Amino acid sequence: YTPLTMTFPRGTLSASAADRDYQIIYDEKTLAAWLAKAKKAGRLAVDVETDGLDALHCRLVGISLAYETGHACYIPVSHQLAANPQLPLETIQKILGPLLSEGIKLYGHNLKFDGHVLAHHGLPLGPIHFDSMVASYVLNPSRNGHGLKDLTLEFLHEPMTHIEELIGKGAKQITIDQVEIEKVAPYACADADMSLRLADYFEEQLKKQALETLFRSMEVPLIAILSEMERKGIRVDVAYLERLGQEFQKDIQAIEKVIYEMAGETFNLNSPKQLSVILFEKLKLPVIRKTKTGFSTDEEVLQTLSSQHALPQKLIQYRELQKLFSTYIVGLREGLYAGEDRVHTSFNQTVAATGRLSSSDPNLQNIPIRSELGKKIRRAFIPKPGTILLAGDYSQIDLRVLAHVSKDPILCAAFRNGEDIHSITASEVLHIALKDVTPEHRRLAKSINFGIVYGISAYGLSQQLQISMEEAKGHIDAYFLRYAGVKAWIDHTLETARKDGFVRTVVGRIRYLPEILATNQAMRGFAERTAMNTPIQGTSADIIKLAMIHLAESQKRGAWQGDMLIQVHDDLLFEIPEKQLESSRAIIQKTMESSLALDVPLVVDLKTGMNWSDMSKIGA
DNA sequence: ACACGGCGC
DNA sequence: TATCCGCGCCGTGTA
Repeated sequence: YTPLTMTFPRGTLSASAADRDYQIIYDEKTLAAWLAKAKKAGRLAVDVETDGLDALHCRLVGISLAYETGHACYIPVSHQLAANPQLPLETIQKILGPLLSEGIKLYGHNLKFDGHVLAHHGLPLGPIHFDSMVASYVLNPSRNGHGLKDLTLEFLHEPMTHIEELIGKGAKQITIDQVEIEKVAPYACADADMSLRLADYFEEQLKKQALETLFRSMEVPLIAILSEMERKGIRVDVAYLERLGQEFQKDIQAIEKVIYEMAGETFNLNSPKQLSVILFEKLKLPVIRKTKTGFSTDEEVLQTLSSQHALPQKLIQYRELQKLFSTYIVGLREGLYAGEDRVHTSFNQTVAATGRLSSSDPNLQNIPIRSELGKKIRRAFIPKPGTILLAGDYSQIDLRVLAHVSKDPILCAAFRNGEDIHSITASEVLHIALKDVTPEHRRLAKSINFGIVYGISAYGLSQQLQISMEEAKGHIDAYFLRYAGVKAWIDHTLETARKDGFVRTVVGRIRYLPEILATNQAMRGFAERTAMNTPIQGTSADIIKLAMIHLAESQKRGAWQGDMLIQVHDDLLFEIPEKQLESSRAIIQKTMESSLALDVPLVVDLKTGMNWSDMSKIGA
């Protein structure tokens, strides 16, 4: 197969400094004349310079634009060191605003960021035509990072100035508004210029790899949707979170005291190294497992040790409280801007190699749900007055996708008949009647089903179920005997992965697997599991992304009221005006269930509640 | 920067 | 023979 390499002939598109027509714009007339040329070209790449990386709160320092290779301009907005007066924002809004909001094909790199900043400064972006960061991700979702500088060097062979060269780094770092306009302008112009050049290159590559449709009809429309969700944020009960924090702190201190008494000394409870000394040297407890650097003290180990001493159990309790407090209570509080009661996450579209989204700063995709203490955290997320939270989650989406791609008769029949899939699997694999399946049987079957989705190995299943490798192997063999269609699909998928060097999801999303032919068994095994998992997890990601796009369209048409707030892989959370809940929920459910037609039905369960934890099922 | 441990799907 | 069943983010300690 042909991986994405530097096939770009050196020099063909690369422009020397002399080829660059970069200008700084200080007056209305020059701006209008420059934009007239852009309008004629029919396209415009946009990049903003800001005084920070928090897109929702930073200030706009300057705007760079490009309409053609080598032709770019920089509009300083709020530089502190300006010899000439800078154009007032109102003038820029008047002259550039209409072009950005509707008049031209928009290009850029990570436009979700630029869009936030520009919207915050009265310059909302219209429909996006091309985002070179997202294009890079669609072309190769596995690469680590899709930064403009790296991509430009790799694909256009142009080294670029890094921001550190202008603002420094570490404690001495300044903000870009403190740098001379003459120094910033060429840097900023190059950003817009290179984004445009990358777009031309990536456009061609997208067509060659049959990824154009995925890019155009899924990933590009998603940018504005994610942007809206980030901007909306989700409401948090600040006073409740504060009380909870005090309660947790009190409990943490109490447990600390008990542990120190048990240990006979104080030590840093958060240090696995210091803890090891206490557990394995002072208390002479047995070492259960080693890590690369020492002795393992993870929960499983502590659970094992708890039969011999009371300290490990206390430490498990401590860890849970400490984790919840520092990650979620402190973390969420930091995410709240002064005077605001909504937290705004960042949904990253170009991180997960499978096509999933990720969330950060703060991560709202890993808010606790299982433990009782965790639920207390989740209760802090509430709807704004007059609205109610609505959650729609896809039931068994990964296994339904597996049924679709494998066409396995038993799997397909189970979903078409609305059966409990884990019970069916237990019945099939353990050769028992459905009515005789116990919760224990079902638990085992559930692990096998998860194992299949993750790219099963006897070792992995044996670890998960705490059984021998032989037993695990037996279960897997039994599974494949009954689910022959799944076995055939896995064999076929591995075969094409070896032949092509990549796998694709149902809608054609690609993931390269260079290690699929590795001689190193561990590496090859990893690639093989990825080859099995990615078409499944990736298709599930495609399904919910499509649903989000369809939902945004129907929302715009007025088919339902409220806002989509958060996506958690197979789950969408909405805030719906109470009076419109009845009229909105059915359309949301139907839209989610019909986002992609599979050979088995997609089922979405709806829940509502006045916080994100206490939610009850609604509908039939 | 990395390892560990732990939260989610 | 030993082994990371998939994908993430983040706090903490340690080097």
